[in-house]
Amino acid sequence: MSSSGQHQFRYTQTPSKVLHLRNLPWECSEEELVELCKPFGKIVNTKCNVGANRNQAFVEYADLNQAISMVSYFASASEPAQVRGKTVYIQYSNRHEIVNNKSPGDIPGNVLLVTMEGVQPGDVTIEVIHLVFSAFGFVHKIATFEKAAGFQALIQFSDVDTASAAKDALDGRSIPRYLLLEHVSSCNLRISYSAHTDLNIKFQSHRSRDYTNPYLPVNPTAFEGLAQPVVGADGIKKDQESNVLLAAIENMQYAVTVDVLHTVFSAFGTVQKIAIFEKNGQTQALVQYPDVSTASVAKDSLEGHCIYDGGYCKLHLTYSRHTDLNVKAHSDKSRDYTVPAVQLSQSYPGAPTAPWMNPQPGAGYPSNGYGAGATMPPQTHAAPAPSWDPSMQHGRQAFVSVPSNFPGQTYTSSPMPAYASAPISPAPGASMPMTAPGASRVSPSPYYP
DNA sequence: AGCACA
Repeated sequence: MSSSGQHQFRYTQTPSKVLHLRNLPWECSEEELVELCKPFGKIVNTKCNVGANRNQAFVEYADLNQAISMVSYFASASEPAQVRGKTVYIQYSNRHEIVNNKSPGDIPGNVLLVTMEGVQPGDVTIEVIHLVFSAFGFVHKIATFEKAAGFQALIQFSDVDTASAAKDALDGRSIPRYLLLEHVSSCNLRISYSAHTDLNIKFQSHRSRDYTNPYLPVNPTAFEGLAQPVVGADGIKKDQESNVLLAAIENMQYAVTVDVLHTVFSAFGTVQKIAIFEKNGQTQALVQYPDVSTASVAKDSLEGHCIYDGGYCKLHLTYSRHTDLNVKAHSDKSRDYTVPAVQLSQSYPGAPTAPWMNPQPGAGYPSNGYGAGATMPPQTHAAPAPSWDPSMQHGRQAFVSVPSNFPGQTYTSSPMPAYASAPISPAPGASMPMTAPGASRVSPSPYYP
């Protein structure tokens, strides 16, 4: 008497929004299923390839009456329900809703959701991510972000097949050690499919890239403060050396002009270029030497010292990620001492390129069209990114050679010769920069006891 | 041809 099995096969089942379909053709697709069922109502969910033979399916309607109408129709129809000419048997399911076994992440798509386990956001650069996933095909776009799950990235491929290949190969595996920073022991990848098909990347930045659109604007603040520290063999952060120094000037009670800086920094070698700009309300300057070693000596000698006595205009020096400044040859905020003074006027219109188009030595990505922004070596300190930061109007003016400024505008506002001595009267007791440049070049240290 | 997360 315990024929609960027979009970289940009675044809008078309680109606359900969920219909059970059997005798479906092999590998019946969801589309075929929907094609059959949608005339009777709105389908809110399906489950295909059910059962040992994978020839059964469930369809859930939004409304019970819709399910009833389908069952009723085929109960009295002259032709049975068919898919590919095969008769399909339909009845109410004994469940009232379809619970999706398949999580959204299991539905294949061309965009992957990658979770990087065991790392801090920023431990893995977007360049490394790009490198790893490019092994499987052209990576269109990448967006990285932080979620409760950890550091995640969305990787957009051309098609599902490419994305699937990457997922199959990389899911559960770790990014090769040699691509990780020293202090990162491992980075396991957990990969699922994203529901996205086309990422909306607004800017090229440290956290998002659109490799299909090199002309996408660079996020003004994208690279601020999130640059990666370079870690030495001892695991301690170390600056990426450069021939260009970034000087942050604290407690700037007195004007610091290009000429003042030229005097100070010339003590250690030839100063090629100087650019002064404002960053976050602080005056900063980039000072370019011909080589790293000169910059290094200057950095070590000047770090923490003040241009004027009394703690005024204290210098804090770091290496810039720039290697060759693109500055106006002569303005009140910048100077290019490598340009002969007599040719200044000619040099202006001919300086067309934006600074971020400067080739960067050691750039990781060839010909990606992003220039320095995408390829700059990491740096410990937030370095100025003049042309990217709209708040840095001074910096922008100094760095970018804007044709509309010519000719002559800068000259009228800054009539003094390029090599004039510093035009300021130092504070009482000021010790520093008014000495003749030649003198300080010989022996720099006395000024910085 | 007969109910899916075991």
